Amino acid sequence: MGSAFLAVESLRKNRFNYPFIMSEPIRVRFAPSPTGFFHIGSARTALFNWLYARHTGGTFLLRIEDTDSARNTQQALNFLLDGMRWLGLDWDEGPDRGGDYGPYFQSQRGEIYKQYRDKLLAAGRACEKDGAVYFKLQGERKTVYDEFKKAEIEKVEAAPVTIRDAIHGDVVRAETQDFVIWRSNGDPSFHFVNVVDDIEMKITHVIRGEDHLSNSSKHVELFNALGATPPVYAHIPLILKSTGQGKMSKRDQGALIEEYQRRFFLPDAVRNYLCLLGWNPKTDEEIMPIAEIIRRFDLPGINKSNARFDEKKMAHFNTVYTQALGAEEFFEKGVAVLRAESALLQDADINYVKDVLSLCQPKLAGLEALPEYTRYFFAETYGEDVAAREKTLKKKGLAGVREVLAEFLIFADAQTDWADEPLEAALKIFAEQKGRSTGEYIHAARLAISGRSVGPSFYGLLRVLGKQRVASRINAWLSKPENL
RNA sequence: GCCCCCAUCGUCUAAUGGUUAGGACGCGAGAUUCUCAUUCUUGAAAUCGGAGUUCGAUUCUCCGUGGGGGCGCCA
Repeated sequence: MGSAFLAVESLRKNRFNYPFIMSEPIRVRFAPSPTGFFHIGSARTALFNWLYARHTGGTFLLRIEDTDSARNTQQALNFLLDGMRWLGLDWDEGPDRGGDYGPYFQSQRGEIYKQYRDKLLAAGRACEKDGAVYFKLQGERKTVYDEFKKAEIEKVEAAPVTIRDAIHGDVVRAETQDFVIWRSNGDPSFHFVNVVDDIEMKITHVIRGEDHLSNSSKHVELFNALGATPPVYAHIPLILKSTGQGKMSKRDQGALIEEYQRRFFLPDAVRNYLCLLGWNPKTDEEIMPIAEIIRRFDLPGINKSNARFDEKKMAHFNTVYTQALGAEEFFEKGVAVLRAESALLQDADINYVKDVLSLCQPKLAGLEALPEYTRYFFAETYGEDVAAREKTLKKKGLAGVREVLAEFLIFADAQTDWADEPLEAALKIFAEQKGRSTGEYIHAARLAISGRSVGPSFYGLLRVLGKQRVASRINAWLSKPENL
């Protein structure tokens, strides 16, 4: 029912209707160039393509634009594929999968490009100059001084072309200079292979960053010259730096997907956040399962204006997703994190680890914090936080704390039922008898047994650590030279 | 310099030719709790400016301003 309504709704709201395209099966592609790392902007572009394919039941293909032989590395490709998989962006055609329109590496498609190049050459729409092949614009030519290039160049008064864009509407723009489609080193250029492959791979919608919008007039020129119908474009807004000027670059804090992988962010959280940069589900809810996002996603719903990246909001999403993890799943992920950070002994008792993790999950902002947060559960030497010590000692001084701890030892020793509820009830009574608040015991004991002033529920902490260790840690604390 | 895109709280955004302009992050206050985190309640916070169209404009048009992008034998 909802989807039927949405379909009607999106038709009604779609200002730019291209019915002749709608009858074809939708094919979109993500076409990265593996020259560095997996940038968050690229990931968002991949995500939007993927969402659109999944929403429409179309095909999402991955094409590797590795024409610049000098810059592409296997390692960079691996970053990309890992990142895609991590985000759950599976492709229907592409590397490791094949498909009817391969190969999906541009470095393996040289013959196809040559054919298209020769076609343009033969038609007089391209010509050779200085060893490179240029696409020839049609129109009156004159040599003028260019203020930007600070040189005399030949400009062409070509007729403007229309870039049909599902987000921006029709954008009319004229190219003014011939441009290179084949470099003198023998490699075809980006603009050229991009268009040739989109023709060959029957791409119906090109969803890419708005930084390509101005280039799109070159592409439309090429489509026209090659006798092909240009695809529908969707130039999505750019992701801007969280502070300062300009779009996010790979050197910016938080710009690389690898960073979130390394910091144990939950991919679902990252993906959910990325969906909301330039698109929204038209509800007050922002956090929702990917299936729901797929159902709601559509091109006309994408925003026109650039979005500033907000790491805090993403961290919040990560917290919410971490909290929502089932106990079993949290345990699996938690153990993986602890192992990766060597925070877990090889022979750690599985039930003990389970107890620790389920105790800590409700308080944890994200898996990244887990090793530090649980350190004292897995090691007897865990250090004492300076600020925590000061905070605890400030009120009653060392002597006062020692007195409280001594009382607490008596309390602990007397407990027969070592579980959260009984401990809580008993401590309440004990404190009352002593004329103290439970907080006095809790603060002092927490410092002695964990070295912190913050942590999980105190009674759970006692339970998981066990009576013996609680007592021995407090005794150890009391006999430390600095605590005498 | 030329061309293109864009403009609602600090940020991400919703909505509308007539609304108390809504939500989220962040920030402030309060409550709860053993701490922290949560949770709950709550507060502050926006329609870039100027014309025009209109009974009425944040919404439509134009101009300005501001922001972003492009102008490679990079992609």
